[in-house]
Amino acid sequence: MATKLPIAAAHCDHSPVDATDGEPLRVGDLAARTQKTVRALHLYEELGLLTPIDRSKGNYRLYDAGAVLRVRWISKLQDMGFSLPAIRDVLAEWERSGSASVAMAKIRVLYQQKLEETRTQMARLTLLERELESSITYLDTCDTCAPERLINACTRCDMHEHSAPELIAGLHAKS
Amino acid sequence: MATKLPIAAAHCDHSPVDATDGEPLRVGDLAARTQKTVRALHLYEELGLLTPIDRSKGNYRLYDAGAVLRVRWISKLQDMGFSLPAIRDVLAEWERSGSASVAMAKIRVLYQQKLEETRTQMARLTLLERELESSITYLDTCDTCAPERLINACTRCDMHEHSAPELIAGLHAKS
DNA sequence: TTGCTCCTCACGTCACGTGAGGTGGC
DNA sequence: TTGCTCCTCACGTCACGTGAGGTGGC
Repeated sequence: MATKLPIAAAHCDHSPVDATDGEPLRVGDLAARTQKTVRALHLYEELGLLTPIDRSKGNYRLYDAGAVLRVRWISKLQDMGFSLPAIRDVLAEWERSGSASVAMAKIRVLYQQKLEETRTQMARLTLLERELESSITYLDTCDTCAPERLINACTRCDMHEHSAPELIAGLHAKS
Repeated sequence: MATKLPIAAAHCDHSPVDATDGEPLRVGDLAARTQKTVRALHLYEELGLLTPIDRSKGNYRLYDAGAVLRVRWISKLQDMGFSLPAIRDVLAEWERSGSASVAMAKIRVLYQQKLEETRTQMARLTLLERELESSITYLDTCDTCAPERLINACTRCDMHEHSAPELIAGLHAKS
């Protein structure tokens, strides 16, 4: 399994995580601080990944600064390729281990494995990057092609030094 | 939009694409050659991305070697972050442009954009890689912790040189 | 009272997975 | 006849998106 990793979302705001000053956050605030939608946060709660510390009089969810850390942690685990149910399992097993050293050892194994997968994924992206580069180079030549030529003529084209890269050949292949 | 890119599947078999020798492929053969499931290939057909050249007497789908190229092309576009409907649109617009040079120019723009997104994604993965590395280093210290210590004690732990990385802190945050 | 944010259903989407029940080919 | 591969529905899953209709707070 696990031959795939998702791509990271943009958690690029490196705001100091909190600046909450003790005042509880509402779900919209938490969403803004974590680049998530309110719907996503509701879903995390449904799955047992996130719990508000309280509800306001008007039944609004209230969170503390720890919630920001928790949501960012969820995002990073997602980036590593964990599904939400899998994250739930990680959390449950971690909480079940009484001993801290045992619990942390389990996390270490998981993170080590995900580190390797992350490196594999980077290698794949490097390959994709090269394919894109060589395809763009290939397409530079097409710019000099006579405008009245139709795409059907491409198969008989001899303007290129090399044969078409797969990212180009796939366009011409049967649909 | 497009702040996300998916992770590449394992299209690692660099078999010479075809070796079909003119004999048509059945859907299972095509699936094997492209690392896709039969279900996925049926879906691509439903969405108009892939069409068998023919059907056998027993109503089996029959493909030629071009189908392998097409499916690999689809996979790579998915890796670049295109959804299947988006791929359909790419294909449709490409086929609509009569002029080859115009059609290719459009593809060039798309690929250029995806190249940049791919590089952004690689930068993100590099960050994730570093976070994983420092988390693993952090967890090395936990290995020396007394086994009878419980995870609740972690918040009072002073064994580490630096404060806990986010990948660790998120575990302790409110759930 | 007017906005704004929040609430809870609940159905839609995307890329498949996973049978269910049936037929063709060696 | 026995396997194996294929066929067409059709419902399930995962991580949300997107209203629908209603309430709280300044």
